[in-house]
Amino acid sequence: MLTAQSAPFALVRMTRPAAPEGFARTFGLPMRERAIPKQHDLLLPGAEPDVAHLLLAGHACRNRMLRDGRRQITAILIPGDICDPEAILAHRTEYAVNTLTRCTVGEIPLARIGTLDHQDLFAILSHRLRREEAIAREWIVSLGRRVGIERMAHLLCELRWRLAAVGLATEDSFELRITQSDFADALGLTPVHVNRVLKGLRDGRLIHLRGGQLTLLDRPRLEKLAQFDPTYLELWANPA
Amino acid sequence: MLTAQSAPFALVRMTRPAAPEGFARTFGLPMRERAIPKQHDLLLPGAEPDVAHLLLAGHACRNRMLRDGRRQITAILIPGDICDPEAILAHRTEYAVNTLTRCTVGEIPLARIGTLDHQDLFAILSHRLRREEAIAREWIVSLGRRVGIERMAHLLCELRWRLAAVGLATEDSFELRITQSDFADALGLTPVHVNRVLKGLRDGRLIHLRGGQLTLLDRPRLEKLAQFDPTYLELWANPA
DNA sequence: CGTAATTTTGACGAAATTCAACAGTTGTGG
DNA sequence: CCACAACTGTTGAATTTCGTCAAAATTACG
Repeated sequence: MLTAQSAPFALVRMTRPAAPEGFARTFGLPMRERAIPKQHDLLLPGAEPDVAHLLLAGHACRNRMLRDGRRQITAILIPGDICDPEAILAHRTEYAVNTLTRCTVGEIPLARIGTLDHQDLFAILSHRLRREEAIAREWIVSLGRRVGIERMAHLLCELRWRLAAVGLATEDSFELRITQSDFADALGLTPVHVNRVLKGLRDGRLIHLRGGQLTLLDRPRLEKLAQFDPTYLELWANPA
Repeated sequence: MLTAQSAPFALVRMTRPAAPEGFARTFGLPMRERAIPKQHDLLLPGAEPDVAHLLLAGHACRNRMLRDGRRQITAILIPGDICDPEAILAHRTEYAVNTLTRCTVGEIPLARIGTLDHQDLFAILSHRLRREEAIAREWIVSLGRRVGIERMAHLLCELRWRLAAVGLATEDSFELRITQSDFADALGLTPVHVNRVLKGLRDGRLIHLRGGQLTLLDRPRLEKLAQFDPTYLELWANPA
């Protein structure tokens, strides 16, 4: 079996983007598909699910609410992502997972994952965890040191990159139906300010958004504004 | 051998705080101690070290610099933390590690770690990675949704909790020699604002800081201000 | 086609930054 | 031990970024 370390990821990515169901298929795991409406809970914090959720279509997020109602999205999930790697590691999740758009998820019984070769599972999971950690680190940098418009620019660059890696974005365009209010909760801004930031990007002829389709009109300039450095994503382009 | 899952962590923590060198000792790994001055590089991004660094004394951080000089600290490391778990997983680190104070680190040859039982290593590492991820998640929440004074309060609560778990803090006091400028880079603020935030906490009779010793004068009120919920730390108090 | 959700805009206020100056502390070599 | 330099902490004033409140315009959806 192909381990995470031996696959020529870069080449694979260029010639054949990983299918969203890659994880389940690689291991020959059974998977039950389920459709979930937008703005819906997929997992609650403290849940002890007996299935792992593989996102197959749509966008979802992990988030946390403060007692006074403030909400912060800690990760945006795209097709191919495992919503709850914690469920696999600890049979318990500490965060909530919500859908941001209509989604299709694949449910994989944890019992079946437990029968896999431990070393393979470790290779794959540590690969994915490392990538998620790199993304989280970059979010911390954004939230701490980038101003609103740079934050938004960076998130759009990141999403395009990740979506392209699974064949869901071209060089400069992808489907984006995330609400400005959800962007606000991801970027640590208010919905009103997100609106103004987007207007700033439009006025600067950097993006064009219509009908849920985002076009990056000048990706080099957008990446420069965001100080986007894809190194943190490139190193582990395609975990199984 | 005791695995991460089977140890009664809470009890262990109350009766015998984990020693900083726990990781190396648990596995009988050789370790070479080294003293590092404050504000010093321990690892550069893109390094491919042949040792893992276990922090034994002092405070360090992982951080990232933007091209224009802005700096964001993505993690604060305390005794007992492995500075570079990535080195163990991938023999390469993507981030810089600096000391914030004078430090003692233990260098553990990666070659020796590779000889360990994979399942044990997986249990320990996934445990630590999960805890770090939980801390990173909470930092994202802080940076995104807490105002300056709440951010500082939350970080102080987190540090006290983590330091207490390794026997380096009492119920309301611990040594703290981190610079206001470094706090700024951790909290996504300017040094000037950190100073004002600290003054706010002092004026509110919440903290007292002198001679590198921090006292939390009213921990319940501080935790309420920060909306500090230690759940994210409690669940995995003491990885080996 | 009508209702709800989302987006857009303006006016005003709060939080945080910038710039600048100064005080205090720490560390160093003489 | 002192003098000095470098770093760290403190404070004020002006400015920028972002939040809040409120309302209107547009879009999505049953």
